[in-house]
Order: sequence, then structure tokens, then C-alpha cells
Amino acid sequence: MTTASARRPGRPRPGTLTREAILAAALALVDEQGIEALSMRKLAARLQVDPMSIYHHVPNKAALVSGLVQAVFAEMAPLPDGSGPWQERVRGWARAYRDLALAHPHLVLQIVTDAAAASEAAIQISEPLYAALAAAGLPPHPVIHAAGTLVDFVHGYALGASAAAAAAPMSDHLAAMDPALVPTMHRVHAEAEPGGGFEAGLDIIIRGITR
Amino acid sequence: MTTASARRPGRPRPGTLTREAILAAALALVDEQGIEALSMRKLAARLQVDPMSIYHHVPNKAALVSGLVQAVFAEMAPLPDGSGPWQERVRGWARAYRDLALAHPHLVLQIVTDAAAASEAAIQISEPLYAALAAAGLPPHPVIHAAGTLVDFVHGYALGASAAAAAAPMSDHLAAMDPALVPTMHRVHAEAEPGGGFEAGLDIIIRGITR
DNA sequence: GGGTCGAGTCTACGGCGTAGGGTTTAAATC
DNA sequence: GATTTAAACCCTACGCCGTAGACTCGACCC
Repeated sequence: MTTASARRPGRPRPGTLTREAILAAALALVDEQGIEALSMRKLAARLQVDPMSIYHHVPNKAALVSGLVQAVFAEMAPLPDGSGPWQERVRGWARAYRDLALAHPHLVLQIVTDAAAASEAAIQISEPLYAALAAAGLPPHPVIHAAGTLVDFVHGYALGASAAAAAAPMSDHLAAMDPALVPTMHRVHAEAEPGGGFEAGLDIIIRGITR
Repeated sequence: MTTASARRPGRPRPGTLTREAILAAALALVDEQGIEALSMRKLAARLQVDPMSIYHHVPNKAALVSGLVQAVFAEMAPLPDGSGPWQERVRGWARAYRDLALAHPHLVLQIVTDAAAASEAAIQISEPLYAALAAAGLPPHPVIHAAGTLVDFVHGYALGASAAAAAAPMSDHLAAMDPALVPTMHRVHAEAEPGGGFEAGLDIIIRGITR
């Protein structure tokens, strides 16, 4: 709301601190040190400002994090839209959404949670997906179900990818386990080392949509 | 490790406090008041114990939460296993896993995160899924991809379901938005009010696996 | 009885989010 | 130019938090 250059009665210093600067600093801090390192005090230190000053631009910490997520959503690359077969449009959308989520690995949880709660920014993001599915000639109900499935898949994938980046890969855990407990997994993973899980998932879901 | 009735050197009071009691109290606290209400002090109060006493059974708070998640994983209903067509086994597994995740709504995030990080408990849970897919005659690579897709979908779904339970449903947000921004979604949701997203997603993915 | 050990307790530290109340400032009005 | 005004900013302080470190005390072993 508070634009940087208002024309109202009193103004102390000419906007040395703005909501945008705060969000940018917070995003940088999170990208560098993770979400748990984000505190009002550290953020203020980075901005060379008293911690309480931040509260004149953001009502509380939760709103700040939410603002961070909204900012990330706003970065979603505008899709080429409308061209090509619907399968390719859906694929392109899914990749763009995944890239968006993984662009800030320390923020994936917040992004996915916010999207799962269906914030307005998150809803806007999925419009092209709905458009592509509707253009494929699907009736309303199947469109909703197909879109929901895809979104849920991307959320789950992004969560897994960011978790895998921060911890040991599943193969390690699996190798350390008693093969008798997980015989099929042991055998299957011994015979094939995967990768490409995202594209394979897209293939499966798009095939399943087509019937 | 520390069983309730050990026969070891020194014991002040006869096991008034055990790891199990701590986990049970913590789980109750979380189920009642949410994960953010879980603090060592509140937990201690509930157990009528000094906060620091807890640290004799759990190294720190992160381990406590992790223990909570492991305990929930241990509750996974043992599947009927091995009987029926593979589609039904996969369906049954997915439903059981979803129910597990949603059994403690305030813990869904940590459950899904833990599973995404492929903890041993989480790996064990997915063995029946792998078994069903392998029994379907799928080669190793497709088994891994199909399982990954399904797990990611369930994770995304569970996250969405728990978020939707705590916030306004998407329809409300959508109705409050400018229809020009999200024309397809607006139209599609006007023509069909869904539900059954989980089963529809399963249908899509299982169809997609089958080719 | 003396020694050991471990569960339970107490105290205290450094960090957190943020309420409440000044203080400073520059634009707006006179 | 003087006065008014209200936003931006800063300071202090409160009540939480996780947990390190030292102490108490009762049970067991020798």
C-alpha cells in the first residue's frame, strides 16, 4: 500500500527503507543461510536498521515470509501460451512451475504450503494449466482433476528434490537397510539407477489424462 | 533404547519418565494445539516434570519431532499385501499412505518432509508399493518411476488437504479474484464443483502406468 | 561404607518476536 | 519562515524459546 513517494503530510527521511528492500534482503538472507536463519534482528542488521523499523513496512514476521513467497510466485516465467499440442503446453507449464519452486531451495516448503493453501498468487499461476487442459477438449470435471493431480505431483516432487539436495540420497539409506525388510526395493534399485523422475512422472500423468 | 524397567546401576525414581511417555504426550499436544505449540517447556508442564528432564531421553527438540514422525510411520496399517490385481494393491497402498499422513493433520508437513528426505521408516513404508508394481510385471526402471510419481502425488495431495482444512477453500479465493485474470479456472469451476480429487488422481496415474 | 552412575532438577544465557512509547524528520499549511 | 502533522524510525523491555552446565539424590555394586 505505502508507495515509496507518497504526497502526505509528514515524511521523515526519504524512504531509505522500503518494503521492496526488506523483501530483497530477506530473500537474499534466506537463499544464503536458509529459512531458519531469517530473524527480524538479523534482517535488520543486514539492512543496517533497527529491528523495529521493519515493522513499519511489514505487520509481522509471518507476513514477511508470505510476502517472500508472493514475490517468488511473481517471478514465474510467462509461458509461451496457446501454441502447440496441449501435451506440450502442460509439460511446459509443469517444468516452469517446478523451476519456480526449485529456484529458491530454502523456500520450497513455504512455496508449496502457500500454493497448497491456494493463495491468489498460486491460483493465478495455474491458469495456463487449466487453459491448456480445457483446450484439449476435456470437460470441466476432468480438467479440475487433471490439474489437481499435476499440481500435487509437482508439489511432491519439488519437496522431494529440495529434501534430497539437503540430505543423503535414498540409495544410501536403502543400502544401509536390511534387504529382507525391503526386498523389492533393494532388487529394483540394484538393477536400475534412475534419475529423470520428473519427466517420467509427467509422462505417466499425461498418458493417464489422455485415457 | 531405554526400556521402562531396566536393571541398570542407578535409578532415582522408578522410571516415572520414559521416551514413550514423552512421545505420547508430545503427539497429544501437537494433535490438540498444533506443531507450533510444541515447546519443551509446555511438554514438560504436561508431563509434570522439569523441562530439562526431557533431555535425558531425547537429545534435542529436532530429535523429538523426528521421533514423533517415526512413531506415526510405525502406525501405518499393515496392508493385506499380495492379493488381487496390482491396480487394486496400488490403490490400497495409496489410500493407506494418505490416511496415515492425514491421521495427524498438524504433523503432515513434517511427515511429508521426512518422507521426502527418504528416512528409513519412510522407505519401509513404500516396499508394498514397489512389490505391487513389480508384481505387475513392470521392469525396474518403470517401477521406480511409477512409485516415485505416486509417492509425490500423495505427498502433494496430503499437503493440500491439510492446508485446505485449515484455510478457506480454493473456491472462495477464486470467487474473490478478477475473472479476467483466471478465465478458464473461473469458467471450469463454475460448471463443476469437484471433490474426489484423490481417487481421480489415482485413476489418472494408474492409467498412465499401464500405458 | 564408599564409589559410581544416571535420572531428575535448578539456574542461567543468549536468542527470538514484538508491544509500547518516545524522537526525528520533511512535507503541508498558514 | 513558522507551525503543524503524521509517518518513519529507534529504544527499552517483556515473555517466550532451546539448552549448556552444575548440582542433588537415590539406587546399585563392591
